Order: sequence, then structure tokens, then C-alpha cells
Amino acid sequence: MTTAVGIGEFSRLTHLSVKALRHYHDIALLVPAEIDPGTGYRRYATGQVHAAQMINRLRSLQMPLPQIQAVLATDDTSERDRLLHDHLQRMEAELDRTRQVVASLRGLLGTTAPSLAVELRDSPAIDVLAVRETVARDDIYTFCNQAFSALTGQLAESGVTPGSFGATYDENFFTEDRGSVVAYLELPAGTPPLAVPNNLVRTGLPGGRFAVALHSGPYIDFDRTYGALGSYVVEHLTPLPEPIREIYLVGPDDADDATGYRTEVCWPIAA
Amino acid sequence: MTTAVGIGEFSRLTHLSVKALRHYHDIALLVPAEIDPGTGYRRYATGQVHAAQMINRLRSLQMPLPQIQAVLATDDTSERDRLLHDHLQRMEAELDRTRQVVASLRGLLGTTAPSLAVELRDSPAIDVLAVRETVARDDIYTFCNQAFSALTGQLAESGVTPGSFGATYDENFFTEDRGSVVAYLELPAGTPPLAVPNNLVRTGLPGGRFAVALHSGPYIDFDRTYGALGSYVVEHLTPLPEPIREIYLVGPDDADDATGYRTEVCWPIAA
DNA sequence: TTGCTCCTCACGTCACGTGAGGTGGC
DNA sequence: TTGCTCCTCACGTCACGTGAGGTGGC
Repeated sequence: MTTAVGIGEFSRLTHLSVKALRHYHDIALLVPAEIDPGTGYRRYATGQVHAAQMINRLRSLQMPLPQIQAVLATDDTSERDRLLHDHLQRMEAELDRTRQVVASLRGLLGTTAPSLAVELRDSPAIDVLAVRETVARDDIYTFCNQAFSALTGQLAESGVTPGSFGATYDENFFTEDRGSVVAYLELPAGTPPLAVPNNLVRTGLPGGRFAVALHSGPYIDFDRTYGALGSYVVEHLTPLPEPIREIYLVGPDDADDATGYRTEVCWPIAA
Repeated sequence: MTTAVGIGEFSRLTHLSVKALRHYHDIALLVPAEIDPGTGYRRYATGQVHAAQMINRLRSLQMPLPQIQAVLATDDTSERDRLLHDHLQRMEAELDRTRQVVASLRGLLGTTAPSLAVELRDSPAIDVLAVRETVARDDIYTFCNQAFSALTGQLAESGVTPGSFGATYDENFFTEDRGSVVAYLELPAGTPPLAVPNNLVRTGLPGGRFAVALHSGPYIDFDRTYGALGSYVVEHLTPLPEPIREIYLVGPDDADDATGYRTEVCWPIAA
């Protein structure tokens, strides 16, 4: 048995505000069981309480409304569980990142004004196997992981031992939080022609002059090294509007602890 | 030594997007060191990198811009630490709540369709010591804690042993997520006149007929009991538009574990 | 008839992002 | 002169909240 109630009463039954209920109706997430054709009054069935409770729970977990829509729309239990599981995974990752930011904040507040050794380096042009894509800042870690796994896999198949691991970042990546990124593996001089699947490219990276600083520790602290190195560059040298390069000397594949990571940040400068 | 750079270069130094930097200028959170009077071009000093990094960290921790403003504005270290500490406390509390919601979600997904015992009760009017305030839903737990601690403190001073602990919730509290709440302690019949500080009131609660259900467990699951009880009421009885009452039989002061909480939910119905 | 519930706009919030359209400096 | 960087609106996003102004049902 199920009874129809007005929006106010349904709000008391579900602890969803009237404004929220109207919004969920507007976007067809929770449509009233009936609507009075004359007055437009919404009538909800008591059988809709459970859906409302699900929406309430998932919103408390910051799930976006379109995703909630997807969860409620499916009656395939395993698909629904997968959606929920994925969301909880994302929340876990978020939490993990938050913990890192807190640690990083303590570092920024500490008295340790990091003195930075800046090296001036003339790099020759190199031959690389690479992946180029437009990447949002939030997705950069995932992108690099996937790219390097594809690249190393390909080189292993071809029996080639790669040189350095690196990536170049277009200016837009910093100024608009989204830009063209090239993740690459350096190919030793004299590497013969390779079979290259079409998500990868073999290409050349131009040489040039760089101001180079070593970043020690987790990637979340990159802005400290960028700030220090960049300040040094604009104060003492002439920066060029070319992509910045990062060279991953020690990364997630080589060290278990992020404090062990070592990355060279290479800022293009005029010769 | 400090050098001035354009907004694009400063973006590369700080990993803040150009749009974000312009926004921070608009709200006077991070004002460029100088602005070209002719062109409006913003020039940032390398000495501003540290402030930018602080903003970046705090935003990653979801701190609202006005609060970041406050953190940066003070040069009193202990005050700044207090603001940061408070924010981290709030994040901890949020995290704790998230864990509870996840547990609660599992409950909703489980097969345990909770069968609810509904009792019809005629309550007499009672004499109470109370706190009345307009409270937002998000603040209700804090409000009740403070109210009950003030109320029990006052009664202890007066040497009076209270009857039941309860609260009434205006309809607006549910329909608009904010409404008038009365937290009360029942006074035994024949309680003599009391000294009452002016944040408290001695008053009467009207009697009436209620449909009552027992809610077992954490408050975060209240909507399940409300949904079940409210559905029963609209299907079998006549609800009245009066404040709903909750009676806290076992609460945080009496049980260490939220699973031990016991609360009666009382829905006003026609006689 | 008076309250009460409910309705639909239109606009605000928060922290920016997304173009459009245009200008100054090298 | 051509690019390039930078500028200022105006509007969009997301999930509602905040009134204003008005109507139907008891």
C-alpha cells in the first residue's frame, strides 16, 4: 500500500528540503508520483521514500547528481555496486591526497627555507618514444602512469633499454590548468626503427639551454621547487616561453616512499 | 631581491591558473605588486610566491577564500596556527561523518527492511526548562550538545533531578533545512520556581496524541525511522502540522557507541 | 474570508572556467 | 606588420537557497 502526500509532508518523511525536492524534479532525478494538472501541486508516493533516502546518502558523500541518477536508474545490482565502489575509491584517493597536503602545509609553514642548487645545462636534441595528449592538471598523475607503462612495455617488446624518463609541459598546462603534455622515454643513440602503435609516436625533442633544479620528495610539493627555481630564473636569467621539462630520476616505480622521489625540473632559458 | 613578472610567468612560478590569479586580485586576496596604469597589466613580485603557495595549499584543503584571507592577513603566529588547527579539526569531523554515512549506506543497501513498532501515545502537557533557537540542520548536533549541557548544569545547581531529555522541531527545520528548535529537560511535577538565566526559559509543552517509534543507533540514520514512521502515519492515521518531538532515552552522554543510542520519534497525529 | 500550502520565475552563492572582442608591446 | 600577452566584460557551472508575487483548497 502506498499513499500520496504533498511536497511538505514528503520533505518531513525524507529530510530533503522542499527546494531540493523541486530541484530533483526539475532534473528528473525524483519525479513526483503524480502532479495535479490544474494546480501543478506535486504528490509523492510513500513508496518513493527509499529512493529519496538513497539520494540523501549519496549526496552526503558528495556524489554528483548525474551519477546518482545512474545509480538509481540501474536495477542491475552488480552495476550499481560497481558505481558505488568506484565513488568510494575516488573518495579514498581524495582523502589520501588531503593527508599529503596537510603534511605539505606543515613543510611550507616550517622555517626550512629551502636553498636550491640551480645548474645551467645545455641539452642536446634527443630521440624519444612519446605520448602526447592534452591533459588537465588533476589528471596528470594518472596520465603519466599510463603513458610510462605503455612506453616501457613497448620498448621492452622491442628489446630497447630506455634512457631517461621525462615529460614536457606546455605553458597552458600551468596558466589554464590544462595543456599539451608529452611523456617520453629517451631512446639511446642509434636505436633502429621500431614498431610503434598509433597511440605512441617516435619523435625528436629539441635541445637547448635550461636552468635545472632537483626536486626531492612528493609531487605535491612541486610548486615549491617551481617557485624557487622560477624566481631564480626571472631574477638572474632570461626565461623562454618553451615547455618546461621534468625528468623523473626516481619515481613511483623506483621508490616505495614518496620522500624518495627525485625529479629534475628544467626551465628553458636564453643561451 | 625581487623582480616583477607578468601574470603568465607568475602562473608558471606558482601553479595557480591565470583565471584564479585574476579572481584573487578581484577579491583583494592577492594583489599584484604593481599594475600598469595605462594597460592594466598586472605585475607580480617574486616575493609574492610564498603567499601564492599558501593560498594553493589552503584551497586544496577546501578552505574558503575569506578564511584564507584571514590566515594570510595575520602576522600573529599563534592566531594563524589557531585558524589552521580549527580548519583541520573541521576536516576531521567531516571525515568522521563521511565514514558514518558510508556505514549507513551499507545499511540502506542491505536486505534488512526494518520493521517498525509504532505506539500510539497520549502525552500530557509537561513543565520544562528549555532553550529555543532557530537552527540550521548542519548545526543541530552542536546546538543540542550545548543546550543540554547548559540545561543539566542549571538543574544540577538548583538541585532538581530532570525527567526526560527531548527536543521539538518546527516544520521549517525539515522543509527548509533551518527552523525553530526547542531543546528541553522535563521538570518533575511540583518543581518550585527556579533561577533561570536568560538564555534559558521555563515553559510548558502542550500535550497531545503522537505516533511513536523507537530509533536505535546513530542519528545519521534518523531519516530511515522518519521515513518508516511517517509513511505509517500518512497511510493509517492523520498527521498534524505540529512540531515533531524527539526524546533522547540513551544518547552520547549515556553510551560510548552510537549503536547504543535510543531515541523516540514522536509524530503528532489527530486524536 | 482568512490562513495555509504550494506554485513559478528571477536572481544569488561560491570559486572560478569559458569564450568573445579588443588592446599594448616587441 | 604579425604574434603574443594581456585586458575586461558577460555568461556558464553546480546544487541548490532566497525572496517576490501569486494561486488553489479548506
